Amino acid sequence: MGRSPCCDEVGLKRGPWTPEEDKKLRDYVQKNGHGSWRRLPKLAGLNRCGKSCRLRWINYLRPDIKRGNFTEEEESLIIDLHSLHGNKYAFCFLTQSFRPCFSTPCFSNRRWSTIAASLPGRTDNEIKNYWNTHLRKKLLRMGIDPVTHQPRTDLRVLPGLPELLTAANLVGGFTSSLNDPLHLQADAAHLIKLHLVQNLVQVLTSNPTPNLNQIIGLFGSAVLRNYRLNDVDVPSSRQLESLLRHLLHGSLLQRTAPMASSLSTQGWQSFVDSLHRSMPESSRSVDAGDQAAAAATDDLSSVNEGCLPTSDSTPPYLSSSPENMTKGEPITIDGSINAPYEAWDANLDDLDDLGYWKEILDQISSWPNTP
DNA sequence: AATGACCCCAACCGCCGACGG
DNA sequence: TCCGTCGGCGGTTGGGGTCAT
Repeated sequence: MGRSPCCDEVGLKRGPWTPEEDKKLRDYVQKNGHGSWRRLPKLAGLNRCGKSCRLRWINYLRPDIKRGNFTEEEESLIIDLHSLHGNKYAFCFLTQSFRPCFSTPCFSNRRWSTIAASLPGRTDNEIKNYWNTHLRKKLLRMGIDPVTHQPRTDLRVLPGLPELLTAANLVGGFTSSLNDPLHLQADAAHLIKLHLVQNLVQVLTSNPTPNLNQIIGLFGSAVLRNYRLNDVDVPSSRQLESLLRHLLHGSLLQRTAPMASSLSTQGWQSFVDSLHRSMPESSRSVDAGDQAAAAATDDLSSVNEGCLPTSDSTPPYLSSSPENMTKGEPITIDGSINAPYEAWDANLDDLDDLGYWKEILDQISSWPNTP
């Protein structure tokens, strides 16, 4: 228990300042300087504690205070400086908790005042408030963790983490080690996302006639919820369709292939087989890559027959040969990627939340297969 | 128009380091 | 060296404003 606050003294006023009090404080400081804040209230004729006077002067009455919205330059400077000066607390992997970190120079315990020193006319309190109400959310929207300034990884849903990490260790190809917790965390998150996406593909392709309106509905509600959580403008149904197309055609398969290839040839073959089985008998061709693309295109033709408008753009096709695929070489997307899909790359990052993916998989898995 | 949810920010609280006796 | 005082900091709160229903 620290010492009792000075405002506990009987009879001292607290709460919002009146214009009369502001005038008394301003007049006194401009005439005499603040001197001892402890003694100032009595000398200035104020029924306030010294701390309250100091705060009012520094954060509001000081003549060089800059009012109004933060400019873009100020915003980026704050973000840069926040990244540079770090946080008072750092995550301790030993205790699995945030602990004060004073030993490393980059972790300043005077973060806001240091940042404020670089922004003339702005107070540490103002910058702190602006960070908490605007910039933190802005970074989250950009897929950046506001604490670490690294791309976001969300490890809330890790029921299978030990197995996945074991698998990652066995197949290799990941950059982390147990002595490198940051890389370990990023790799684990990446691995799990790939795993979830692969499951999604398998669920979708193993269903002979997936109900795509259901999928759109699910993607729609999940996307909306995700956007609300992250304070992002809700996308239109057309954008949702574009997102779904992107997921099915490009990003999803592109992200899944390296994961599948890193696991085993057998696993990859079963993935290709499941894609093959999902296609109508008549359209099965020799080229498995084309088959995969055709399967996805078939799905989307159903999408277009549904409630959403069609897209102007042609989806990209997979260019890998069946030999390459069965050998486990990554599938690549050919060079004809259209601008709308590239434009959605950033928005896909907004969905970089494993809880979001798992929720989709859980719900899709629970649907009864259509005969 | 009424009401509840949400947001923002001025102000407060509790702690810490510096400093002087 | 110890202890008390003070200034300063970051985290948190709560009340007013705004928006949605």
